[in-house]
Amino acid sequence: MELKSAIASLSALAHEGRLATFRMLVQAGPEGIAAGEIARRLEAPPNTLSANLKVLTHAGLLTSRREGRSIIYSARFDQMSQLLGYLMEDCCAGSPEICAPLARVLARTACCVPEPLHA
Amino acid sequence: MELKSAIASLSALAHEGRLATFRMLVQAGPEGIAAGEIARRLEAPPNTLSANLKVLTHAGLLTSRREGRSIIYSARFDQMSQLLGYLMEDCCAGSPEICAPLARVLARTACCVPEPLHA
DNA sequence: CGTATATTTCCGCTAGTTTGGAAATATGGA
DNA sequence: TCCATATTTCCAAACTAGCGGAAATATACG
Repeated sequence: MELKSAIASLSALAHEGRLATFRMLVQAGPEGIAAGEIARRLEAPPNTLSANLKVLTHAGLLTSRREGRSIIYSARFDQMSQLLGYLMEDCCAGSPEICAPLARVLARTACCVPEPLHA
Repeated sequence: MELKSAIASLSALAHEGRLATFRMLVQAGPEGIAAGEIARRLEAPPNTLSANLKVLTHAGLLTSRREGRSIIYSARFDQMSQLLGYLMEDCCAGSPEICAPLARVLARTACCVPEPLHA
């Protein structure tokens, strides 16, 4: 990931409605949620939500597929990983103990630490 | 971390000069870098940089201390951890394999995974 | 006290973003 | 074909952020 791409992702997320949308989709996993259902849950007007989904998609954070009359959106975890990696690249100037709180927080998002991947 | 706080951090980072500044400080570690030195490295005018440092600090991402005539800025890793945790909270709907790329990327930021903490 | 260095504040201008109503487009089913 | 549902596009007004020159503040040192 490079600067411009990271800026695009961060700008897209730096917005109340869009951040709520993205987190909802992160929690929904790869199955995703239909645009209309997202609008209903967030109580957002359809046009506003549509604009927000467009911004997030354009930033590479979401992907979508049509399913009947609905369009299903889901989070792109690969892109998200790139972004987090970019932010913390070469962190701490070789002082791992500084990162301890970070490691602890990430460990709480249970599925995102190397250990469970032994399978 | 809650929504408003996350928005503040993301907005602060969603800016070319500020993101470059923040990453420089992440890589510098807790020792930090003086404002003037940052301006010199980024070739940014002092007033512009000062405004950017103010935004990042107000968002809770930086802290500063005076040292003689200089003001030394450094990244707040605790706040950063909170932000990353907030973004990935309850992710993947119980499908750890989706997070595999994420774990791989984070593992590359060597100091930020639980394993090296065994010490 | 006076001068040099380091950083921040002030100010107005420009450019880009957010918003929602209404209309347009796309799909499914009778 | 015609209608209902689902989503997106268009548009203009209000808002917000970014920018840099110049002046102000703070510290250091002789």
